[in-house]
Amino acid sequence: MSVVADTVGVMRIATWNVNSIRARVDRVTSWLERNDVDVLAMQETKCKDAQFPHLPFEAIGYEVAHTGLSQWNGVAVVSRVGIEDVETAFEAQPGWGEQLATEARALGATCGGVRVWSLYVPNGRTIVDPHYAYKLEWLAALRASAASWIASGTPTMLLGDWNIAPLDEDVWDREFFEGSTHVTAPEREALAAIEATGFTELTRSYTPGEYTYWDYTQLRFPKRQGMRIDLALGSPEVTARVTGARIDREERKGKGASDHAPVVVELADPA
DNA sequence: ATGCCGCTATCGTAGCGA
Repeated sequence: MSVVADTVGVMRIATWNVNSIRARVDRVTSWLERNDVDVLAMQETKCKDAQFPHLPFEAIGYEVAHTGLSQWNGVAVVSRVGIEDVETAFEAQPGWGEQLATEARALGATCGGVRVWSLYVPNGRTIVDPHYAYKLEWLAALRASAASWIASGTPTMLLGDWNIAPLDEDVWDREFFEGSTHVTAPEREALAAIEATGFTELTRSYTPGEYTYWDYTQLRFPKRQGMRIDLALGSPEVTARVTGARIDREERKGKGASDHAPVVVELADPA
């Protein structure tokens, strides 16, 4: 329940697709305080920079870095352990649309000595939609950056809504998703290629069988029909420090919930 | 087994993205 930063060696870093920060700012700030989280990477803020509610975060001791260009996408990092060297895209991040504009889907910031990337991977829509090819292109470009981040030796975390269910067990019914995005071999291989640069997924081993997302429709949440698509990847320097991880399913309940649950990773201080 | 979204454009409801 403490809102005071821990004095002994632990840092909590979380990722959460909030599905509009303006619709949910009270829920998000309340959750940060109750869970003693130091850094939160958010996706789908669904607002422009000027519309982002900075004050409620600053009032409880967090600095904000956000990029949002329209009512779509939008990613942020909020931190109470500092925010430095903010980037609002990764190197060679592909664009979308007739004008091929870079979308607000990636934000990097250094918080408490960790390079944190908040990532909102394109959904893909359907496998015959141009958005699916864009998704794969986006992931391939991210892989190139991931390799450079590994080579740098900087403690790095890739946090976000990946819109990929890595294993069949990460969807409530594999047959239901046959022929759909999120479960195809090219998507899973694109994620595996990023991991192959040297990143490790940090949450699965602590949250076996759990989901991070449940569609609002069809009573998917009470029926426990979800997906694991929100993931946290760590470079070796981060992976060595992980002491636990948690998916806060409780936060998916009730009026005004996002369709995604927050995912928390706990790190010990560097050795 | 905690029970059907949020945005914009426009002012009740359609279109879009997820």
